[in-house]
Amino acid sequence: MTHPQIVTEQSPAEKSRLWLRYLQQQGYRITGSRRAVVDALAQAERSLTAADLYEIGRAKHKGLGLVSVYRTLEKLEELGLVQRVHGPGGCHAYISAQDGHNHMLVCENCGRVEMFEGDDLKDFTRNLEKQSGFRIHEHWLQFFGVCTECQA
Amino acid sequence: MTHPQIVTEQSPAEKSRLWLRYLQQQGYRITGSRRAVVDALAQAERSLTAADLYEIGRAKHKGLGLVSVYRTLEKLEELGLVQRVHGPGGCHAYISAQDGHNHMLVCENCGRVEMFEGDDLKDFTRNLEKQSGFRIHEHWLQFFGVCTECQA
DNA sequence: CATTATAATGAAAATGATTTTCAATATCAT
DNA sequence: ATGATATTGAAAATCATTTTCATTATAATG
Repeated sequence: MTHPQIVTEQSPAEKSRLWLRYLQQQGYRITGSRRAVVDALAQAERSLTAADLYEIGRAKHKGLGLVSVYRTLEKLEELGLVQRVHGPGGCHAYISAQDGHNHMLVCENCGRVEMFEGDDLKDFTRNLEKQSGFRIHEHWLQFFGVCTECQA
Repeated sequence: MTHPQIVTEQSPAEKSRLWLRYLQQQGYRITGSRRAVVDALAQAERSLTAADLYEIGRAKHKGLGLVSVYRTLEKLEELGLVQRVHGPGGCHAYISAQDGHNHMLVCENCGRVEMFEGDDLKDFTRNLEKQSGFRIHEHWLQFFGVCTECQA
């Protein structure tokens, strides 16, 4: 097991621009609704539910419907730009995904998410496959706790 | 990281008996509905949803209601006897929990769950705390794949 | 720039999982 | 056996999500 390395991201504005361009490249149209949802997700420091995004997105695009939030999330998830956050407190929130293989550290209080990499589970996985007979495709490594702000 | 060790369990009958006794010790009454749900969970080789338990439990206790399934699951989860299985395919299934700190290997096809221990993430956790400032309470380590039966 | 095919929209209704309410019933201490 | 009350199932309510559908907005084309 190597040391964890916290992953840092590009700026929200840039992220938002890239995502919209990518959506367009994939044949999707850029609309006010999509822009609003993408911006909200790109700026978020914590994980957001569809309802959160609806509320935040409405500030930018008055007519935004909850249905479009779901539809945009669906597309962003398909394209690997966004991922669902699963935790003891629920599984209804989304956060922007990071490239490559990395994992999450989630604040149980405010939903803030840090991504990290540096887990090295190859040997462990191979042993587990041998012992269990399973063919392993994927793993999740997640930590839950309280972030610095919420500790105060 | 030490080697994974697959955890084996006591017999379904014994498990069921222990759980019911424990429920009673906690002040809960033993009823036909609870017995049916507990038996189904104790015998399960794979994770089961409330609807699964309703169907299976009805064979043992004709009048079983779905509501009682949910209420029993709630209590068993409180007491740490049962735990929810979270995965890419959903988070609606339950499996009997194992004592101590251990993790899951889940078949994406049939829902079969193997529990294992032997992860040693203490150092990794300490480093992650230092780097992030989070106070970490808990972690999940889960593997997903296809079990031997489903490979055939 | 105007036209147009059609992708995307929001509202309302539908769905699926879970929870609440409530009057009837079963459990267990006495 | 009795009685206090925990537990029940059915129906209704709730919450997250999806589907339907007629209308509107986007972007490719002339």
